[in-house]
Amino acid sequence: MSPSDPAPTRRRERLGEERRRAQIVRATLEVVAHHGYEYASLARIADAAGVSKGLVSHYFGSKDDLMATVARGTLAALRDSLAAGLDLTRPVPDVLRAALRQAARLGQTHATEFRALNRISLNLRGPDEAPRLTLADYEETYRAEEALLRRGQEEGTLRDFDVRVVAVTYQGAIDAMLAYLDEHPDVDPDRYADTLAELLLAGIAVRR
Amino acid sequence: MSPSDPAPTRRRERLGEERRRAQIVRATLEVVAHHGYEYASLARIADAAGVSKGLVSHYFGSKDDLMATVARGTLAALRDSLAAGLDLTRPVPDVLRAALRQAARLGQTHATEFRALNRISLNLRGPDEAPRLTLADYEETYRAEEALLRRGQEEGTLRDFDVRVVAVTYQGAIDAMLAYLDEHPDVDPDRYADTLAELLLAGIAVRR
DNA sequence: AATAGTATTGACCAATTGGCCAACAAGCAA
DNA sequence: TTGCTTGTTGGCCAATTGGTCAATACTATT
Repeated sequence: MSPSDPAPTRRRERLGEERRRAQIVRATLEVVAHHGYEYASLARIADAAGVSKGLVSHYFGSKDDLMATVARGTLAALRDSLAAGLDLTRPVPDVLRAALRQAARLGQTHATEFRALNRISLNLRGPDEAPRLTLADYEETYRAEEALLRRGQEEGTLRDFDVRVVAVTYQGAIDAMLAYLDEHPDVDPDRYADTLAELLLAGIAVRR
Repeated sequence: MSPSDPAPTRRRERLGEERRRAQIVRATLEVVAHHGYEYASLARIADAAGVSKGLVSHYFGSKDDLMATVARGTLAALRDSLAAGLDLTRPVPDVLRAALRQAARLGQTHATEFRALNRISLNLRGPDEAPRLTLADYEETYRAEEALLRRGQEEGTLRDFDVRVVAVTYQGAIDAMLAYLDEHPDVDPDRYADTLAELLLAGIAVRR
C-alpha cells in the first residue's frame, strides 16, 4: 500500500454539541452499567456512542470529568424523577409509602442509571485517595428526607427517634430493595415496597 | 553502560509459600481499600507487598483469580468473626441486638476488609458481563439470617412477616450503618447500633 | 463559488496494563 | 563440595490506556 491512500471518505453525521453530549452520556451509562466501571474505557464509550475517542475528550475533557458529569446529571435526574410523583402535602406516612413505591418502580425503569451511578460513585476518586463524589453531592437528597421525618414528628404521625439514624437506615433499605429487585425480576416491586413500608412504619410511626 | 552489568545482587528474603500468600492478600486488601479497585494493578499490589509482579502471578494466576481468592477469603473471615461472638441460644431479639453491635464494631476494626470486599464484589466480573461473585457466595450468610428470623417467629418473640424482605432490609441497614460509621468516625458505634436495633425490633418484634 | 465556522476524525503519543518466562538465589540433602 | 528443590526476580511482551492535535468534512452564509 502506498503511504498516502486517498482518505476513505467516511460517512459522518453531524448532530451539534447538545445532542452529541447527550448521546455520549447515554453511552457511558450503558457501558458502565452493563460491563462495569473497569471496562468503561474512553475507546469503549466512544465506540458505544458511535463516535471517535477524540470527540469524547473534546466535549468532556478528562475521563474523570466525564464520569463526574455523568454521575451528577444522573443523580439529579433520578432525584427529580422521584420527587415529581410525590404529593408532599399528605401525611408523612403516606408520603413515605408513596416514595418507597416510586423508588421501587424507578429501580425497574431506570435500572441502567442506578447501576451506573452506583459504580461511578464507588470508583471515581480524586488525585489522592479522596472520593470525588462526596456525601455533599447526596446531601440534598439526604436533607430532604430528614426534613420530611421531622415534619412527621411535628404533625404527630411519627414517634420520637434519632432522625439521622432513621434517614440512613431508610436509604440503606431502599438500596437493598433495589439491588434485590434487580436480581429477582420475578418479584413484584409494588408488593415488596408495600411490605417494606409497613415494616419501616411499624418502627417509626406512632402506635395507634 | 555495558549491556551486561553484573546483576546488582538484590537482598532477597524468602518466606515460604504460605506466608507470602498471606502477605500478598493483605497488600491487595490495603491497596483496594485505600486507593480503589481501578488503582489496584498487579504492579501496585506487588509493590505494596514488597514483592515482584511475577511472584503475584506465580501464586495466584490471573488478576481476577487473585481478586476472587481475596474476596472469598475475606468474606469467610468476616462472617466467622461475626458469628464467633454470638450466643445463639438466647432469645432472637437479644441475638439481633448483639449481632448489630458486633457488626458495628467489626466495621471499625476491619474497615479495610469491608471496604475492599465491597469494591471487589462490585467490580469483579467474569468473561461476559456476569458478576463473578454472585449472590451464591453470600447465600450462606443470608440463609443463616432467615433461619434466625424464623426461629424468632416460632418462639413467639417476632411477629409474622415476610422473612425475605426483613432479611434483605436488615442486611441493607447494616451496610448503610457501616458506610455511615466509616464516614463519621466521631459517632459512637455502639450507640448507633443500639438505636438501630430498637428501630428494627420495633418493626418486627411482637408488641408487648 | 468562495468563505467562515463548527463538528468530527484518525493518527499519534508516552505510560501502564496483565501476563510470561528464563535466569538466578537460597536453603537443604547428598 | 555437588546437586536438587523451592522461592524469587527482572526483563520482556503485545495490548490497551487516557490524552493531544493537525487535518479534514460538513453546513450555512455570503
